[in-house]
Amino acid sequence: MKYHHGNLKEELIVSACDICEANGHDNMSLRSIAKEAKVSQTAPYRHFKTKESLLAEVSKRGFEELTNRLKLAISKKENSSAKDRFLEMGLAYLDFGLEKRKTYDLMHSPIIDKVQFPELLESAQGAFDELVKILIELHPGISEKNLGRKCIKFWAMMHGLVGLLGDIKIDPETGSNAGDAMSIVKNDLRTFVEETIDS
Amino acid sequence: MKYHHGNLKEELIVSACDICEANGHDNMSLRSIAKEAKVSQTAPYRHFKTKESLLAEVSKRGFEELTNRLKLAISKKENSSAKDRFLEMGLAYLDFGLEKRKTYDLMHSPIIDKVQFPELLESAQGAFDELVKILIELHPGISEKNLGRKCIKFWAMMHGLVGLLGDIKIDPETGSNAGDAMSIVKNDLRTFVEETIDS
DNA sequence: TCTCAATGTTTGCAGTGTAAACATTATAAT
DNA sequence: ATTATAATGTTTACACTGCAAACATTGAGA
Repeated sequence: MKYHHGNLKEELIVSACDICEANGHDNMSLRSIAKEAKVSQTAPYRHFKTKESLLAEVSKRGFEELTNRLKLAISKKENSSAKDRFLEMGLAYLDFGLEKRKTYDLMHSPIIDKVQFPELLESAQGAFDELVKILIELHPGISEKNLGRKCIKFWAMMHGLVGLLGDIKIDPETGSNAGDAMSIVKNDLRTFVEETIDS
Repeated sequence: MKYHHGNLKEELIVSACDICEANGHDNMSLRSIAKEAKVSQTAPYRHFKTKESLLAEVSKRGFEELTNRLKLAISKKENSSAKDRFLEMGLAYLDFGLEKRKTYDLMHSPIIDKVQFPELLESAQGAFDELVKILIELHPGISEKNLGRKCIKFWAMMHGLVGLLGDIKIDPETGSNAGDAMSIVKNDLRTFVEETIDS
């Protein structure tokens, strides 16, 4: 066994990503991650000033994956109309949020002060930019104010849907559960996309 | 100093609510709350099985306050149109979420398994019911499916907006900050309300 | 080869949630 | 009134946490 690990930082990050998505970020301890990498419990401190900064890295990778998925969703249907690609992007956002819900939660958790991690802020911005780009394509020459309005509207809706659909019962009143809600949403997303574009 | 406190449970809850809104739920320790009540550090365990169950109570009170605010917003303008009251309710939701952001975060935090706390689930349902009621008033005889659709759409938008507006910079690209975003949203909320109703 | 920065380990501390055993008090049945 | 019992408090202890400090080992450049 060599004294130096060789690739510790990367391994810690990957472990952290796995544990985060498996158990949630608040059930993740630096010590357990260190143990998994077969390294002393304080070794991570050579690579991360605090636990928060490791979580910031996990969050950053989450935003990077989200960005990639959004890009992919848009480019995959290059021949389709801008509206269709916009719709596809919305679905990709929902899929990511629901598939990687625990990571998604970390990405929006207040425990990480994004201002303290400029790289994290940047990667979050990267995802947002995808939305901005397609909205501009859909509305050439749109004013900044109207662009901001549409961005907020769409982003908030996507974010809100992930939050709602993640809860077990969105509407116990009518007995419908999250699964039902999801199908409602997917069926209606096109309508909503159109509203976002047109209004 | 009497051995028995007399009103410990209630005092613990109130303290917890205060600390939660002041520091966030993850910066709250049972021990510090016990200390504030001048009671031994394990005394809270006579009233709450776990820390989570105390947080569940805090969350529950948050939903109760939200429900009250929604009710108030609707009833305050009894003479106005249903649409106006609906709009007022939306604004009340946003106000609550932004004013009591830390509590709002707890209410939607995955650390509390709502299924394990039926009373919490019920109080959350109470807030949701206010939305259902006014939507039914706006659309007499609406089908369950369409009702569910409108509920999801509106609730998600409100939830998403609170999330987005809570972040410091919603749109660094255009340089607009959360304050700007908030004014955009408030100005446009009527439009969105109308879309929710009409579509 | 020497130096030094990078990266690892050991030890230790203060803080956490909570279980277990015990002490005190309020309540209700005799 | 006495007494059993349940409710509510304290003490002590344990395993776990993030993290600081001192020390050990290694690899890279002067």
